[in-house]
Amino acid sequence: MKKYFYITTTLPYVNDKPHIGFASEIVLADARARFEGSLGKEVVFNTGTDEHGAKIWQKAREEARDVQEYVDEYAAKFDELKKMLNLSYTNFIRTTDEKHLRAVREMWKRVDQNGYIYKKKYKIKYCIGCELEKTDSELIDGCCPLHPGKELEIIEEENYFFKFSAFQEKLLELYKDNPDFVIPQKRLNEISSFVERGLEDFSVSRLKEKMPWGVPVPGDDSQVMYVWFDALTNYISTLGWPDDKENFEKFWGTEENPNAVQIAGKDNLRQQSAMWQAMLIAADLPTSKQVFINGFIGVDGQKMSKSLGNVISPKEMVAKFGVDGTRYLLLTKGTFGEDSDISWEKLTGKYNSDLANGLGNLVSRVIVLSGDLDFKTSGSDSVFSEEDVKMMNKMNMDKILDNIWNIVREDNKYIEDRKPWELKKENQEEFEKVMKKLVSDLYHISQLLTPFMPETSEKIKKALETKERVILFEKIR
RNA sequence: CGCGGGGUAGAGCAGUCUGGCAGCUCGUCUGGCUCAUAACCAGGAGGUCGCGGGUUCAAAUCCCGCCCCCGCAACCA
Repeated sequence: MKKYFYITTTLPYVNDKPHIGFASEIVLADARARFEGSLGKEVVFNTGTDEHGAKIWQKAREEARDVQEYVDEYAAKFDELKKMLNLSYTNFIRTTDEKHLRAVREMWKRVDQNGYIYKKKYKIKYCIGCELEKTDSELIDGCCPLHPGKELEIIEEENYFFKFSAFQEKLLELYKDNPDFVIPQKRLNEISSFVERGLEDFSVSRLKEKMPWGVPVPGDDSQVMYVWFDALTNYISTLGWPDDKENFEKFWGTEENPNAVQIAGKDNLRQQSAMWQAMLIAADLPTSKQVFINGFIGVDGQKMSKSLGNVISPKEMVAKFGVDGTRYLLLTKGTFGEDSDISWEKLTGKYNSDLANGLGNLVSRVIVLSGDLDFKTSGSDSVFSEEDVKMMNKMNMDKILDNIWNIVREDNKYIEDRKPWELKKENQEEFEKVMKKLVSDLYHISQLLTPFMPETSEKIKKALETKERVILFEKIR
């Protein structure tokens, strides 16, 4: 029976250039998608862009540009990542796509019909200095940190709310019945105790006159949907829901067999593993199967931020380390789910020792040594072990890669022990035996690398065929 | 306050569930090798496993107490 695999990243908000954290998220998703594909599954790998909201609208206005044109430009920038990082995503959904808008309206209607949407007046704190709404968490001593002297204005507004509070029990049940629902475990604990403490309904619309750049609320022209209803629904609108039921069930799954795997940064824990799941339940749809929560990337022990000037962008990384170098570094930056700390120095060190001196040098010496010997290399179908599959199911790709590098180390040692350059002169038969093992190891490595470093994998295979010397990774000085 | 996660060599981490020589990668020092990208291999130095107590023939691991760091209501990858 054909198996189907679905994975989706979060949708980045298009008000800035692609961020290294998102690059990490999408490369992990890509490796996972390619891995599952190699197991013979049909894969939908979804990503895209979140394009509605006040910030974008304001920015476009400031630059006196048409909003759609403005978001088109940014969406293209994110789509460029595909080439830049050699991504294999099958779907790129934009929240301004017609099929998405249709799905969002349907989602709203269903949740509304089930009685989980209601209208409520509430008070917003508004800072006159910033001309922006402020949430309590943004305030210091009850004041806007940027305008500490000014009183906040309290504005009353009527908006639609989602009855999040009605889903406490069901969410807790979901977490309890599926101990792997959120990976890593500690994030499941965190979200569980968050839900246990009680949930507050959240607002899902804004007044259109204040924020026109969004999806109109069905049946109420004065209101526009707020980010959650709109953006989160992309995970299913991308599959053609609600029109294409077959495709939806194949990939998103059913209530008995949920099939959707999501990956997100830790800042998105609540949105993905609680709010979105509650929305799905509210619309009588199956929940996700699993949500992977990635840690943050810091630079030299500090938060990456523009004001500190320590931002490392995916583009810069690719310029320095190449596509596969960047993929490797992002995939091995640390244990999945933990925060990690990078710096140009550390990245360069790892690149040089693992890629240039490690794998690259090994390929180079084996190719040269094997000279005109001709071995047939052929691969078995299942290159990955049970253990690998287990680790992949927890997104512990750094461990799988570490195991591959153990082969690299062993082979370097093996060459040292057997001294094939001497055998070549003294014992042709033994020489061929030694080289055969090395060549077949390299071929095996190239197969193992396919999901993680597709280009390198190909280059190794080609070098084994043509016997042409390759510098896979130029050493960086 | 409380809940959750963490503290192991200069750096980054594994090991803790199930007690049994404290391990891996990077860096560093010494030696070897010359096929290779000044790459590779071997050996060494470097640890009161956060602190204090307890159980045990034996504790990084189990028990008790304490200290420190991180996260915990919504733009956030």
